[in-house]
Order: sequence, then structure tokens, then C-alpha cells
Amino acid sequence: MPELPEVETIARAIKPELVGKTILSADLRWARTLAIPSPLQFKKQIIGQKILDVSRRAKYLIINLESYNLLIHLRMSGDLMIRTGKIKPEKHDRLLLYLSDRKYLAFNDTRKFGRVWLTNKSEEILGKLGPEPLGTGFTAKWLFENLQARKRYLKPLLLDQTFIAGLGNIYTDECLHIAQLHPLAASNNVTQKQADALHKAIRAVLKEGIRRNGASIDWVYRGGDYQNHFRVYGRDDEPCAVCGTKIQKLTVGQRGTHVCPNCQRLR
DNA sequence: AGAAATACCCGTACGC
DNA sequence: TGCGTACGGGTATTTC
Repeated sequence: MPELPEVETIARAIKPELVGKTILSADLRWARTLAIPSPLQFKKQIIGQKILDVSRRAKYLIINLESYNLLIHLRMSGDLMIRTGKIKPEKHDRLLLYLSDRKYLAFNDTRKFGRVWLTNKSEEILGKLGPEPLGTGFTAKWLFENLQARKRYLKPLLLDQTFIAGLGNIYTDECLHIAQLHPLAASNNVTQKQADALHKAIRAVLKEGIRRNGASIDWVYRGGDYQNHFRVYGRDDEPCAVCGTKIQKLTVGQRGTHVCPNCQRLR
């Protein structure tokens, strides 16, 4: 298995103990969780498949089966858990996969945004994704050149998974604050020096998120304790830890966005 | 073609 | 207290 860095809370959903188990049956409890194929095809194809490997690309979990790949995106409220057969399914379980060791894998997702794909053409789904921010392909040089090549607001560009794969709303606000860049700054105006700072900030923020096992921002988005270390996210009207200026909340590309108006100046 | 807006969800926190 | 509504997360789809 290639050494893939782990993106924040996705890390804990990678279950290496699944390797070697065979899928005996599938219980799809919320049909729309399954992006492809049809429920009928899904059951026909997945039953009897042995799990060969478990990995990740961007925010997608990849469960490598003998003839297919099972891709899982947890979106916001999704989680994977392995339970013994004796434990009853929970209210928000959307897909259950019963395994050859009398356990079952549960995809639990309160808000029903999570999706699952069973395919032998993973590239159709994963192929458009940008580089892994913690991978070797993501360098300060790459970032500077590709920021120059676009002309977009920084925040929506950083959230665009085809540009860089792995940053979500919280992490984007955090890394822009560390790099002292405004979310509405134009990507093509970013200097080499600023791109260096942004590159460093992106890696630092993701590593901290992983180290803290992600963030828990409300009861349903369960994770680690990174929320106790946010610099700007959710801290509107509180003083900036760097300069004491009151943090502002604005909307950028329909997303709640938090900035220190002193540290993150527009031009 | 590329970018922006919208749709998809539901438990919670709020206002009346 | 009870009811109605806004909110927020990530991305596929639709619109511009």
C-alpha cells in the first residue's frame, strides 16, 4: 500500500482490520447513500467479495475488493464503525456490510450527505482531484505557479477539490489566517513569498488536525479536539490571538468565513 | 469553458 | 410550551 498521508478525521475511518474479510451480505437502509450502481447490482456485485486493501485518496475512503473498489465519502456527518453481530444497528445507519468474521461494517450518517460507490472505474471519480496537500507533489513552487494560473478568490479556490484535495471550510479559514491572506484576495495576485507561507500553513493546519483527530464542531460532527485550537473559525467577535483585533465573520462563496481584518488585509 | 449559484439533509438553537 | 425558521458542513448538478 502506498504511504498516503491522512486527511484529518478521514484517518480514523480507515479500518485496516477489514483486510482479509469477505462481505457476506449488504443492507442498504437509505437508498440515496448509494451513488452507483443500482441497489440490485450493488448487492449482486459486492456479495462474496473479499476485502484486499483499505486506503484513502483525498476525502474518499477506498476499500479495494477482488473485482471492484468500494469508495466511501463521509461528507460531514458520516462515520464508519465495525460492530460485533450482537450489537444492533443504530438509527442513522445507512449501509451495513456483514462480514465473514461475524462482525459488520456500519456506515452511519445523520445528515444523509455521505455517498458510496461500487465501481471498477475509480479513476472516473478520483481522477479529477488535485494533489494531496501532504504529498510530495504539493510544493510551494507548484502552489505559486497554479495560483498564478488562475484568477479566483483564494478561499473558493482552496476549497475546490480539483485544485487541492483535502481542505474543507474550517481548515481553509485557519490556514488563510496563519498565512495572513484574505479569503477574497485574488489568487493571481499572491506573491511567491505569500505562496510559501500559504503552503506552509496548509501543511501545518492539516497535520495539526490529524494530530488532534479532527474537530468536533457540533454533536453530530464528532472527532477530536481541534475545535479548541481554532484561531478564527467560529471565533467571530472574539479577539485575534495574534493582534487582539476583533475577528469578523463574512460570507465568501456562500460559506461562512472568518478573518482577522488586521492580520488578513486585502491588498 | 470556467466560475458561481443551487440542491441536497436534519438536529439544534433561536425568535415569536 | 409550541411552532416555524435559519443554520452549517462538502460536493454534484445546474445556471450563468
